Amino acid sequence: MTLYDELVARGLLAQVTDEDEVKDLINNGKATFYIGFDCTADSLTAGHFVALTLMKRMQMAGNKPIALIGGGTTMIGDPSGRTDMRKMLTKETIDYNAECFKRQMAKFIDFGEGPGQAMMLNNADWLLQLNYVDLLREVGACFSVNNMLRAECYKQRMEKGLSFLEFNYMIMQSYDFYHMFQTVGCNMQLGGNDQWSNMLGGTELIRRKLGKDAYAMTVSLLTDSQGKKMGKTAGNAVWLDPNKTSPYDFYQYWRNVGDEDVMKCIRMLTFLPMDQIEEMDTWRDQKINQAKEILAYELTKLVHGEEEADKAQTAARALFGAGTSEEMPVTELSEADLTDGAADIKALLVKAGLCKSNSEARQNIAQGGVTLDGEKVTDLFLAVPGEKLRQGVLLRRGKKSYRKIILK
RNA sequence: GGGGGAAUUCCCGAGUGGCCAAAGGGGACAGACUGUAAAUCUGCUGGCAAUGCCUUCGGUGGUUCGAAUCCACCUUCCCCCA
Repeated sequence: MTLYDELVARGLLAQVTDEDEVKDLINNGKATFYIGFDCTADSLTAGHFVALTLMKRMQMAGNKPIALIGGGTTMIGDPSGRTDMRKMLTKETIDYNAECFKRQMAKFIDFGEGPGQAMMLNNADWLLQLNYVDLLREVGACFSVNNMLRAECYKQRMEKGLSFLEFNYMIMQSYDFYHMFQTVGCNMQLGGNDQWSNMLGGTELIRRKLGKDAYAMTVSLLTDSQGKKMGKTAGNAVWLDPNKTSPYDFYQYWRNVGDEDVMKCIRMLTFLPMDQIEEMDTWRDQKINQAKEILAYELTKLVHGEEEADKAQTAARALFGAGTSEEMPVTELSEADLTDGAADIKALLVKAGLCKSNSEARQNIAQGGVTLDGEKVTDLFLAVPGEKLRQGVLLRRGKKSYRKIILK
């Protein structure tokens, strides 16, 4: 199966500029492609996952990836699909975030100087030096405001208001492509489907300025059956940084996807062979839980490594099945956390990160959602003695949040 | 440049002097039912040493016994005219 066919089979492809050309390029390892990453946070998220795995797939087929850090474009803020303006970030923050991105991506993609190895660029290197009038004279004539205003990505903003700053995002992104086309031979841009109009801006610019063809290909955004973007829980991103989202929580996120979404995720995100996926696609009811387990395991392995994936799986199986595990997330306490040789149950919940505040802990207890070593806690003021904590206790809030507490 | 409007808790959105920690909806969280799924029903949703206290209605100052609500200035956004 060719790469292109595989991308189609996995439901990844959304739009391409020229199907035949793109097929030829990527199937034969002739593409030098880039994907841009806006560094608005200090870690990549599950939302970047499709892009990352796509890069890897492309690289495995011999194409050369360029990870473009949006150090320059982040200064502007992409309005695509947004209803409000992004916060402006300081240059220092952007630089720091770019550094963090770099480290995480390196775990995923093979960077280096070789022909098929990936390179990493930062558009701050060229965008920040642009001179306004020069830029206008160089590329300004190649953009039609009429067309830009029609672009899908601005639609929402046409109603709520769009600043000139953000309106220029498309021009900056187009300039990136144009610049890299000339300097490093980048002939293709990949991105999420919401980037389509920005990407066309680039191919158009290259055609008009240089009379050459460049290509664009978008992938479907990973959405759940309700059409919501995946990779978020309660509005919080699922981070790839283990310090922000623990491997266990990361595993759990995927373990808990809805029935209708499992196979889609497996198809789009894992590297399991297609025939195995087709087989899994026939699983129903209870058995679908196995598919979820596989999904969670595969992705955790991809991001955090096999060891962490094993740990997370063992812990999850123990907690939701029979038996106990040494591998569940642990919170260590010291004597200083005790009051009169014991610890208040609410304080424990908060310290373990299971509850955000004492009030929340109080509510969860009152509603019967807290158990300690398997016994339901009914006393709001339960004091857990130090000697018990020394041996370690299993604290649980709700069905899915567990933490082992141990006093050192 | 001129005129008009808006900013409320995670989000949307009510509230125009005390009855306001602030209606309603969404989301989140917990419980029941389940398969660590979905749907449904119930509860809950600022913080705390909790029959009370503290902080919050864009910001700063003011009026008042008392301000989300009134006044002044500032910031940001939207709309209309040019």
